[in-house]
Amino acid sequence: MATTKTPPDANRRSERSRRAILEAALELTGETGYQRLTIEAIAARAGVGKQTIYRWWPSKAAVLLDAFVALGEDAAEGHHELPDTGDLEADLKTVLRATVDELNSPRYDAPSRALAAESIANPDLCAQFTRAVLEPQLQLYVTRLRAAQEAGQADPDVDPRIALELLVGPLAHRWMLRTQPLTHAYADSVVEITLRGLTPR
Amino acid sequence: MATTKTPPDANRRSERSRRAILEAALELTGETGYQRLTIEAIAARAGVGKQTIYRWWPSKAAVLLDAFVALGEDAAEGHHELPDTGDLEADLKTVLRATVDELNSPRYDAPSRALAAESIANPDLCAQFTRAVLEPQLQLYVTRLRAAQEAGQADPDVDPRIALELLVGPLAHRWMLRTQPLTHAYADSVVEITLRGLTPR
Amino acid sequence: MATTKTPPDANRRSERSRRAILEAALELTGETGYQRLTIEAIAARAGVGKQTIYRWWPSKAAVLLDAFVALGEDAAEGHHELPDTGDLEADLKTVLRATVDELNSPRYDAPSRALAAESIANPDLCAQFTRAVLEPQLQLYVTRLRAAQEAGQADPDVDPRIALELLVGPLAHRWMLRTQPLTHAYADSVVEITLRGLTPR
Amino acid sequence: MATTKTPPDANRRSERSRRAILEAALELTGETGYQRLTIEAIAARAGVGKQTIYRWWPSKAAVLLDAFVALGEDAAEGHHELPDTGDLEADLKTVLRATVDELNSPRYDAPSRALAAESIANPDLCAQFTRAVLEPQLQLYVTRLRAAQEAGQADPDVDPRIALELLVGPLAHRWMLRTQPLTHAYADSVVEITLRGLTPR
DNA sequence: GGCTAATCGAGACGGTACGTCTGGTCTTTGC
DNA sequence: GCAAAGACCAGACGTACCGTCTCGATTAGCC
Repeated sequence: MATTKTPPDANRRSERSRRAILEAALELTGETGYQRLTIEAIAARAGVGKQTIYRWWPSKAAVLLDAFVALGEDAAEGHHELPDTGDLEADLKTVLRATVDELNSPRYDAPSRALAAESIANPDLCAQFTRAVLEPQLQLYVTRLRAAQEAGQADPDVDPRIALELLVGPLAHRWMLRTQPLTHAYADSVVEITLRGLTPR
Repeated sequence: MATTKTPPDANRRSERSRRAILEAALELTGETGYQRLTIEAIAARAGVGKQTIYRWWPSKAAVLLDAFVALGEDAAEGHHELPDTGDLEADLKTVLRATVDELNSPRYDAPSRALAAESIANPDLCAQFTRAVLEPQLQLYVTRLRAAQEAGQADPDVDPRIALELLVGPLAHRWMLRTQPLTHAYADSVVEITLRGLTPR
Repeated sequence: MATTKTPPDANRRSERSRRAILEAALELTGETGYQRLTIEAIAARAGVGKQTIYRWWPSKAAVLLDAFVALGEDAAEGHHELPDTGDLEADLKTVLRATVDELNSPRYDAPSRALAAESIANPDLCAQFTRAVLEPQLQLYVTRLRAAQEAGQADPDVDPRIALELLVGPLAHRWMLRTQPLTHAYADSVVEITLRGLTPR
Repeated sequence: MATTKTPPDANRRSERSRRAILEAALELTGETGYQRLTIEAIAARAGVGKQTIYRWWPSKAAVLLDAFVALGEDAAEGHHELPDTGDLEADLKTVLRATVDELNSPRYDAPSRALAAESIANPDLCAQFTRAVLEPQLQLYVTRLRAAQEAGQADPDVDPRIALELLVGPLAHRWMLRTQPLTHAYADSVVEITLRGLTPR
């Protein structure tokens, strides 16, 4: 009993429409916010029928996720690993400061918040988001931290997955709840305290 | 000539209706999730006119916030400070383990996620949420950490506001993005690493 | 089992409020039309609680009927019989021309139309309207026509109730459906043809 | 820059929905009366979205007018002229008796009263109603009366438009205000008196 | 001249329907 | 032979009024 509906033929898909939809989604998210973003508005802005969106994406969150991934790919351009100068503290500060800047940049803020909000409430989208965007980022930390452990600069008994969360968790917390301003100084403090906690015994 | 609309008279407010609304909001959030939660359904479940909700709350998120605050007040019952046995590590583990349990409990999970999701996208609600729910909790950490600093158990140069975020940020991160299971062991690890970072020099 | 609800004590009724309500009803009917007329607006305009209206009238139509009666009483001022100069045709033309003028006057038009519209759909109000406003007017015709019959100026075999409707029916028809302009010339024609039909045989 | 809102494409209109809406409107008007008739109830009964009604009609009165026109078209079936047996009086009695029967029939009574009531208060609808329903009927009288004038059976100086109103005006008056029962005998009397008034001089 | 009871202005309440908006599906049409 | 355009069913939105109710704060009228 698997009549799930004939899936569309991906070969015939219009690349022009796909791009227009993703671009429209990003623009409208920036202009009016995610809550007020509607599929109809995206279709109208992209000059596309609504069905063309429903055919290829299950929800407006999925559209935005794809749009965000595309945005990230444009920007990533080779940042496929964390810097490794040998000085872990300096490297982490560099990275976390860049993260702070990104979280503070309006270009990323609106879609990021939208996706984060959806992810909290929607486990499916959360899984996709994690897999497509977050996990690759986090793996970079794991790699760098493991290198540091091997170099004797960090306690090898500490799980890098946990260490990494001590670094990004506090930043995410401030960004999300706006309890305090998100600054380079804050990033530095987080790195310093965490690294003291990771000192080899 | 600035009064746009006479505000309702709070003295004549029906306590019965207020309670019924908050209760219905919590129930329905648990049953169908926040996205599918509608003002009409709350009104119907509470046996109340829609206008009675619109009269006193600006949005369904605000209703849920009040409901959550009420829920918290029932549960708090004197937990108005963190334990202080003299052993900071043990005390923090106790508290963070309790937090883990709470975040894993279905009773709190649905409304918490709803409010967190809304807060990310909606700064006004976020401010209210922070003031009413979060900040009082965080202040308890500040108090306990300062006591530890004065007792010479923690580095007095570290801002307690930052230290606290190293504790709760990672938990929030995991809860939010479901990257890994949220366990007592994880809470313990976070406490241990963070406290090593706070050791008096 | 006749506990129908204690009726209000008419002695203690506030004359000031009654007048204000009737006046407000007429004003608002003229300003926004009967459809958009609301009890709340009447109460607000009259500076009166809604209950004061509901206590004394069963519906907004009833309020307007009272208002219209009051309006008519001011204007009637002794027109309690039709003219009788001995010339039936001249007398009827005088009266029907006056009726035409009244139906064309904005002051009476709005409330008249409102009451007529309600009367068509609402038999109870219709009965009240007929009894209070219409029937007394029609009786004047009956009296005058009977006098003409006795004076040998009209066929005594014709029921005056029918004759009268041949006079006012066509005017009402034009007023109601706006098929043609309602003029003195039209009134004259109606009188002339009808009276020819009433000539004694 | 005058186009405020793209009008819907009439070619793509669903005939099935249109019919269902008109039928539901008639049924509900008969069941609960026009005042209690709601757009929501029509949509529900017709199995149709509310928007499908709002898309094609400006008001519930307009829906009912269309429904009434459709009803009339079904019933008309070739009655596109008045009978002409050569005996004007007999012919008019036949027609007016039929009109009396129609006005007394429950099937036509409820929607007729609704439309008449709306027409009194709403000039736009009145014009539509007159054009679509009333005027064609009245023209039949004009034609028949002119034939009688040419045959020397009626005074050629009397405007047929006025004569016709002497016939239908009184019936309308009684129907509307329920002052007396509306019977065949009444119709006969009206015809007799009016025709006496139209005797060629 | 105080007491009592009803009416008063005010407006919150449980409801119903409004007319609009959007979600997703289905149908038509034009390229 | 798609895909745009958009009509369709469905149902929530936030608003406006309905008619009922509960509040003090005036009034009456009876003792």
